Amino acid sequence: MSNVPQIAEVAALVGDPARANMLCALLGGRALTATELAFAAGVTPQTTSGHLRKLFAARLVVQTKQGRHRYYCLPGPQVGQMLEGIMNVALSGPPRFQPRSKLDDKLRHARTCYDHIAGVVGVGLAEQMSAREFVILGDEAGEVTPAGMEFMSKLGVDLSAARAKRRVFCRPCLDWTERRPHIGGAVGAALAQRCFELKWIERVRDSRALTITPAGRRGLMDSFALSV
Amino acid sequence: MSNVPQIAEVAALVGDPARANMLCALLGGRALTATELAFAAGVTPQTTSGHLRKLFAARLVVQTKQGRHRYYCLPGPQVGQMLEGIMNVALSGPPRFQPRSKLDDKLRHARTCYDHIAGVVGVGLAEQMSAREFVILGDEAGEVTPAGMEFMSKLGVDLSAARAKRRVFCRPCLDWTERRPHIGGAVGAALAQRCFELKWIERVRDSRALTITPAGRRGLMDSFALSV
DNA sequence: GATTTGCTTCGGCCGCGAACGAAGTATCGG
DNA sequence: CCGATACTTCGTTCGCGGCCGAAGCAAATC
Repeated sequence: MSNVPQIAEVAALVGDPARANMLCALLGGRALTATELAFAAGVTPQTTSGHLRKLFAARLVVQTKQGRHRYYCLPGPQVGQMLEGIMNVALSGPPRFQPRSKLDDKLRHARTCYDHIAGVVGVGLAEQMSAREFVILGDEAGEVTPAGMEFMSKLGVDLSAARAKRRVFCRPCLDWTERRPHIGGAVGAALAQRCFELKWIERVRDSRALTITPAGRRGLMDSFALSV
Repeated sequence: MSNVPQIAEVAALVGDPARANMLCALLGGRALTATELAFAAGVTPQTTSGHLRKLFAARLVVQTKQGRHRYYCLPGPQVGQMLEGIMNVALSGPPRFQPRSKLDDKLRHARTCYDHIAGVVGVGLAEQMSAREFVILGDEAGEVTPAGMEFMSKLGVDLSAARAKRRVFCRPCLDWTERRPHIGGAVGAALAQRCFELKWIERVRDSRALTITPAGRRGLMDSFALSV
């Protein structure tokens, strides 16, 4: 029957810790240089180069040359979703002790997950919106209610683009720190984009972490009844 | 930050061709014995045993003893979804030539995909239901319209159980032979179950393939305007 | 043109893990 | 009991692939 070889090939690519680290680093949503990825993976540049060649050949990453830098990023949402799927399985086991560091705390609090908001804040957002029945989050899929559509359009979230791309929906994306879903998919992306526009959140340099601005603190409280 | 090791571990498990074959065989939805899986993977029983031990340890399969047989099956929908995610990526590359065999033809036509219907028939079903706006299938999520709910309840599809399990929704599941989505998730499962009850479809022994009964042919035509 | 930086290719080392043969433990049938 | 079947564990072989050092390009900087 088999495209099984191809499946195994892709999985094997993700199955190497160094490559898995690189892909997870790219899950942050920003393009990274080969050297940055080498650092993320904890291996030398020449090893990284080999890995990137393979990932590129399998279309798990795309590259853009810019001067003497070569930027890599994920080709689209598919790879991110695949990684999520693997994460779900990987984390459904017995909860392990996770040594907490200061860097981790920031990431745990708020970060980007490909193109939407994750972490404590992301999960809180999702829960508030669930509680007010703006969205309904199931195990496998999510839905935005009419009230939710109205709420978000009032907030200035642009869902028309999402709708046009037939990527309308609201995917529950299991948060690997909180073990509860946050809002992904097109809705999550649009929501995050609006938060950036409103300067409620800002990216932390060289990290997937997000900082909540004072304005964001107020806005999240006013609009989502969420204290951060 | 890292649960990356765990991700890599799971991916590496899937990354071995033998194990990937076993998991894909289990995607058929039926419990298989170790020997059957050995045959599916094309390796000896003792090799299979080792693989299964690893898969079991990582909770990618569950086992039930029954006499001198040991049956294995997937623990839940998560693993299946993970495999789908990997498939999506694996098949999004350049379409390869796939040598067609007679066995393949049957599989291509109709088969089980974990717990719902895939293949030409599955995709056809999805398209008819989309065309009549009983379901809306996006790239990442799907939705059942009120008209769709009514249609299915008239058909005797039990969606209450699905709703109770908070697995309400209708996931588009990219069909790897047709390259177009069929209906997965709880709705797909319920639909498939009803088709079994009505004896529209039957499992082919020792295969994931499904045969359409004469009654099924009529039923699919009458209810879905689908000729098979 | 010379130097530094970013990234690549080449070559060789080394270890992990997949595979099988052989032998060992359960369960069924007579 | 004995043999057959289903599956396991043990021990060994062996090949693939990750890793780094050294060297090679290419682009930016001096």
